[in-house]
Amino acid sequence: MDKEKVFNLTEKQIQILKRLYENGKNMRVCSIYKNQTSLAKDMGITRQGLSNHLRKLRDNDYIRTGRGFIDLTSKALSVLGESDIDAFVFMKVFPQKRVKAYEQVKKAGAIRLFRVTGTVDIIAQVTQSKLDKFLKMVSEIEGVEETSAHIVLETIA
Amino acid sequence: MDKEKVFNLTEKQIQILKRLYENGKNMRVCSIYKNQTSLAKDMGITRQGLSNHLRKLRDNDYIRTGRGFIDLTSKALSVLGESDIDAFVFMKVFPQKRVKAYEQVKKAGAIRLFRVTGTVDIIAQVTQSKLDKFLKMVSEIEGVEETSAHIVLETIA
DNA sequence: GGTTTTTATTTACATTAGTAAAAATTTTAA
DNA sequence: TTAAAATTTTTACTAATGTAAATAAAAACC
Repeated sequence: MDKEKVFNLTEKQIQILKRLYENGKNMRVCSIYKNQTSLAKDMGITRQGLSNHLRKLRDNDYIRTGRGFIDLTSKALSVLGESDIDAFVFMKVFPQKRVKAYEQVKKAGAIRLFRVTGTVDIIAQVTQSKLDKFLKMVSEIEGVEETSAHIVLETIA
Repeated sequence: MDKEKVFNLTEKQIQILKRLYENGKNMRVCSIYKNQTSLAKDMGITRQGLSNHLRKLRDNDYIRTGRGFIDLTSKALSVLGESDIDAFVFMKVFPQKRVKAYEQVKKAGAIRLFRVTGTVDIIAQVTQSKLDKFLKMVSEIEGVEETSAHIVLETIA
């Protein structure tokens, strides 16, 4: 029996999520979970010094800064030569190992992961730059029977 | 001649972007650009009161909070029933009829359409409510050799 | 109806990030 | 090689978000 504590959203919390969703705008980011203090320490400059650099990057839409994380925008990724174009990976998973396998696939770095009906079990949407790593990680997961990658050539619509 | 001021990244800034990218993780979010003070005012509670709610949502991965913005994660979107994708349709297309066929597939009502490499030629993202109609329309297009539909059972991530 | 439990709110304070101005450093160019 | 310009760094300070504990309100239980 699964004894894990389940977190249930209260009415108020759902209300807040809905309110947020109203004004939301979808976007894609590359997130780094590290605070500025430790990042600055790593770089051997003061926190404020780092913050000065980050401001310029932020003002020009290369990054977004949060409390405990920094996001690279797609503008930053293209400067770095890291396209944010997708690939799709289809996976078949042995039924017996399904639940465990899903847990591990989750950690392989897909942007989105769908469990689906039909001739494949999982469809993963992956950035091209991380496709290699993703495939490698997934291939080592017990229960993943087969993968096939499909690189996006063109976004028709 | 274009007189617009161009922002050029300095070496240091590129170095910072690279360092960040090393540890980055791609993800999709729905961002709301509003600070907590004004959001709380809109809701008629104190800023800290709102912050208490946000903490719970954040601790359970429904949101991320930044300075001046809040992100909904895909977990939040699925709770809201706002996962925009309900099914995937894979299509094979006769090479000779490709261009014409794509034109027509475009009109069949997919949310997104990708031309890809691999064992299929097109991947379409479709809402479940439009799946029937989509399949019917696509099946009548000359050049579409084969379709297979995969309904989303679960959005894993 | 009264008691217990959960959820929501507030107050007071802590932490993290952001800014401005000046000093130090590096780069550019004559 | 030196003066000017641009960049980086620091210091001191401001602003926004986060947390804990106490209180209030609402819901669930009996």
